[in-house]
Amino acid sequence: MGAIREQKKKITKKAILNAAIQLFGEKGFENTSIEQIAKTAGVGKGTVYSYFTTKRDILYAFCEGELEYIHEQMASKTNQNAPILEQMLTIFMAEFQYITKNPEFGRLFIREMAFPNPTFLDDHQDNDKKYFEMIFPIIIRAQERGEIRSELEPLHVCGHFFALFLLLLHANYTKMIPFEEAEKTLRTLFSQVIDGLQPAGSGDACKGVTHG
Amino acid sequence: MGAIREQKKKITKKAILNAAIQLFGEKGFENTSIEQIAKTAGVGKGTVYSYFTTKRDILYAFCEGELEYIHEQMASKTNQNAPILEQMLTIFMAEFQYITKNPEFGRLFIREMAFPNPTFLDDHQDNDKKYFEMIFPIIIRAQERGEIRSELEPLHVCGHFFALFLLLLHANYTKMIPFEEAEKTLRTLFSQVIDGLQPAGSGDACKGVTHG
DNA sequence: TGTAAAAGTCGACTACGGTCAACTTTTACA
DNA sequence: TGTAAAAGTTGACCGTAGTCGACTTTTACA
Repeated sequence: MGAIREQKKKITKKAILNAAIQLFGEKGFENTSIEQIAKTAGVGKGTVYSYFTTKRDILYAFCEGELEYIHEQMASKTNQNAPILEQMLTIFMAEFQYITKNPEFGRLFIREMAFPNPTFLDDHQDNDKKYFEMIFPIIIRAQERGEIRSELEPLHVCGHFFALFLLLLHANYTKMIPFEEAEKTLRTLFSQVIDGLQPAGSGDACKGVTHG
Repeated sequence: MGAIREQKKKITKKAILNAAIQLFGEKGFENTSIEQIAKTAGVGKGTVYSYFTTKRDILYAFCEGELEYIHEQMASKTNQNAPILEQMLTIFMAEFQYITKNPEFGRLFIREMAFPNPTFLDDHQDNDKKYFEMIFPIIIRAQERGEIRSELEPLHVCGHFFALFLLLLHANYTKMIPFEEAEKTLRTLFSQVIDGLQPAGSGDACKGVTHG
């Protein structure tokens, strides 16, 4: 029933991925050739292309797997009744740490994730769906607790946080803010936006408290 | 005094840029080779590389020039006393229209602009500076008029708008929202964030008005 | 104006990403 | 078990981005 084939394919794919990760780590993405990956994995160049459509796809496959793992970790560890600010900070800072751990990887990955090539749109739709499944419950619970106005679209609320996450990465890659200030900055921006989303009369803004 | 040389260089650079724009427009960025650009411009391949460091750099040089022009247009046309919401919408929607006019160009450009390659960081610092010079006065005037709390860092306020602009492009490139709804969506998100930034007691949030 | 050096031009060359038709292995089934 | 077809593998091959050293033009200055 094709069991041998399945087994072999898994092993080969893993071997290629491992070889790629190792070489990318050693020499960087741009300085690693497909032929080197193939040789290291003990297969022919053509075989690499029967498992991955492009060189970037190899990188992307790895990153996606890792991110999914991180998301699961976060989702299970986060205190579901903590303020939305803390929950969002935990999730997005974990993702930020992961992406910037290897700046070169991270840049390519976030470029592809934020502004994808139409060819890979389908992959992203899957990815985005998992993303929403993690974020939406947090927003809905915050709405139930009265932290966020309940008539707001969860999609829009989610958008605000994701937007600031993109901004943080932009600020990081343009060296506009030093790495160490990332969390502090994100906290400030998240607080400010939550002020605009909370119910009438309950916000810092309405008490005239500063955020800077 | 090297006048002939200067003149020739300008002409050659312009010729290469024109050839590139023409070919990119006709056949797309990926399907245009440097050799074709060189031939069309009437120079050798090596000459192209003495004016531009990479193929993408040619595209980028063009986009930057265009954007600068658009920014100037916007800055001069905008009503300086309109609500900050309207001024920001005008500027960012103009930029959005320009970037998405040619989706392929736009994707490469925004990728490079948002998450730049460290090699080109210097170019971006220039670009960002011009950007701030356009946005900051609008924010400061809004603070003076009492639309935005005056103790907030203009840089942070600017960040909120730019973040939502990046989000809009993301939503557009992932086909999350149809092109026609771009402006409506950006208006909603901008309004929501301004609520969180305005002085105590003056905001929609404090009056319990919806935004969705 | 003659000339040496600096600036600019050039296309053959290198290395790489991605393709493809020939070849090998595995499967399904008589 | 024998065999034909399906699935998987391979490296020679193609086109192109980017390099480099030989060549041409311009400049500075005697």
